[in-house]
Amino acid sequence: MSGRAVTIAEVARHAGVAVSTVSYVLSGKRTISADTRRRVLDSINTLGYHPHAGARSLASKRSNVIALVLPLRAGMHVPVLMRFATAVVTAARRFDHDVLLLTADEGPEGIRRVAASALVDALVLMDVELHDRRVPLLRELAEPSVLIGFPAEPAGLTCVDLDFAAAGARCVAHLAERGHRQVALLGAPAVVYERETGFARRTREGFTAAVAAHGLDGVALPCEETFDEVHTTITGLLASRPGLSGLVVHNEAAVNHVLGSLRQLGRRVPEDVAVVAICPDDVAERAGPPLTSVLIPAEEVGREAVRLVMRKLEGREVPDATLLPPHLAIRAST
Amino acid sequence: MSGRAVTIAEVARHAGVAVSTVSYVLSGKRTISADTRRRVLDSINTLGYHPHAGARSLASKRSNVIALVLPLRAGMHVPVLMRFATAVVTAARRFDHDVLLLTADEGPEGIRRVAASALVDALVLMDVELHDRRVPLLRELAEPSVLIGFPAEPAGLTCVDLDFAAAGARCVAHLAERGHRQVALLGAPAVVYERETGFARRTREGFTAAVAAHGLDGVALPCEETFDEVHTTITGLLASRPGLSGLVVHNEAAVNHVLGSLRQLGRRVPEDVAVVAICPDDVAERAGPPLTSVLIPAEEVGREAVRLVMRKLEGREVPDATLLPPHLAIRAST
DNA sequence: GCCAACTGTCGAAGCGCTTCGACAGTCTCA
DNA sequence: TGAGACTGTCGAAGCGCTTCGACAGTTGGC
Repeated sequence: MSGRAVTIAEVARHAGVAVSTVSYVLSGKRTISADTRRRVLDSINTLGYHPHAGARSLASKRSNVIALVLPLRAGMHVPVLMRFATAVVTAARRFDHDVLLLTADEGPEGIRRVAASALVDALVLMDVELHDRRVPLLRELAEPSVLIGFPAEPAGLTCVDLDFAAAGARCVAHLAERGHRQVALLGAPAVVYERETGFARRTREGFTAAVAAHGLDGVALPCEETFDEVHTTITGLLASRPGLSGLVVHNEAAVNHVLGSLRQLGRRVPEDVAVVAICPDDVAERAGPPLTSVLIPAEEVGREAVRLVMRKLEGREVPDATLLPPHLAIRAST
Repeated sequence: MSGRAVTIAEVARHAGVAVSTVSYVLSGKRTISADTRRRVLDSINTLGYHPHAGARSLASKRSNVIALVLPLRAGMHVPVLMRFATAVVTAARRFDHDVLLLTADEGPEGIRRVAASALVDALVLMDVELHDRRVPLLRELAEPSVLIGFPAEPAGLTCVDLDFAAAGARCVAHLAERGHRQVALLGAPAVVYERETGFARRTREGFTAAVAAHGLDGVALPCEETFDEVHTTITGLLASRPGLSGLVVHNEAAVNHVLGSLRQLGRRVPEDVAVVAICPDDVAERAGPPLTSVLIPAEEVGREAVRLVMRKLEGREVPDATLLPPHLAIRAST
């Protein structure tokens, strides 16, 4: 396996055909007789040929690599982001593409660099803010891109996400069905709202609208992620609203603290307080008690983002906005 | 920014020099007069030139990309892995390299593919098992690689990791200094030991050896990650060993459950039970109470892995094993 | 003041692939 | 039975870069 790599010319010689024939066997862009194809594929196998990615990219103007831009900012729940990321990698492989990982610390310039150097054919951006510095850049790039999340001005961009407004509303509807009249939303840390991250706000809007629509009494609070801060928030909340019996938690890192805090305050879940979470399934299942939750369909979102970006690479039309509907899994906490 | 990309030939024409001169300005491989260099750099800037990655890789036999192989198996704590990953990306950029993300679902064949196709120059592998299927492949690859973690047979491989045995021992020593005589280790889920993941076992070995060396009474248990299972384990542990007063927790996902369980059992931390964790700093700081901990130096490990792989790319010698010493941060829990 | 050594630049070969136009051989149908 | 349309394959151009050898011009030593 060491030593010089096998080239297409060696494959051609071994199979007794022209270099271009080998290329056409591989790409399928011209018809090749079954017999020739078999000879070529045999030679490829016995020689262990792998096309040189650089040469291919130079000649074909396609690198078969997409960039995954993953800022990893404070307050984001990493396991969820990571599930998006692996879903993107898996989906990309299905389209015969690899994934280049970009983080934030190079800034937008990194995006320009990998696009302009033809290192990548297209981009998938995660963790999008409402006023994202990367967005203006995307508009002037020739390479297609897809955002996971929505910026404030999504016109002309392709965006995919869970429909968080619907998710927030779905949680409220569920609590209303169960007869709860006073409810609260515990959301992301304050810093996330200040940054105007779209999904946190949209959940809150969905929550608030549904509270009004169902004629409930509801309040939405940001929620930090240390046990003490969560405990303080919950203690205060229960003190100021004695009738509160339904809680929507949209903060994966705080979920266990919320349950611990309720336990410590002697409130039983679900008898005294019902809890609905918006979080990944594994977090909901692992909690004590297992939580009724709207799952974050990370795999689905990642897969959809890749599907869209591939369609754009083929020059096909795609919808600007793709909102995946929320799905509520009912467990022991409501 | 749209339209055809700028080539080195256009830069050369614009600056009034030969193509090779531009190349030498960029690579610094031959001396260029200050005057010419300035003219070339000016042209590069005004034209917005970015070298074509594929062309460069074809001509120079270097892609300036390294692969990061990240299996993401069950039981692994994702935020920690992700911190390794971002550390690797950041460090790689410092060496003017990008990072291609590979996951497990393609299997070892994916590694061979990206290496053989010259998509990457080198590999960094994370989450290494004792009997890792990827390891034999690495030995026959021409491309240099570095492992984060240790397989059973590390001879001839380059491995970096926290010195988990020393970390386990350090925790025991700390508890012994504080006067605790009966201690326990709550480790990773049982499946992780069965898989023989190196770091879990090495921590346990360090723990056990240090318990003996300090003449303590100690027991090491695996630990699942749901609240109920943790609670059962702890309840049983305290019942069977009434004198137990020191706990080492090496399981980030269970840390909060352990504290919650002790709270529920009415045991105060640190008055009744002292807790030392081996986990990332942010988890330890966010816990209630903040935990004395041996941090997992993800940034340092990632950076070191990249440093080593770059040295290997330069053809320089590197040590087979790099063990980073543990560092104990004392907080409120002991 | 001449040869050797150095400095700074150039031109051209080639990296391994894709793709275009050409073309020999077959098939089809008037 | 021959013109036209297909099929399957080939050869060569070129993608944008790095690098090697060449060479004009400049220095420096004697």
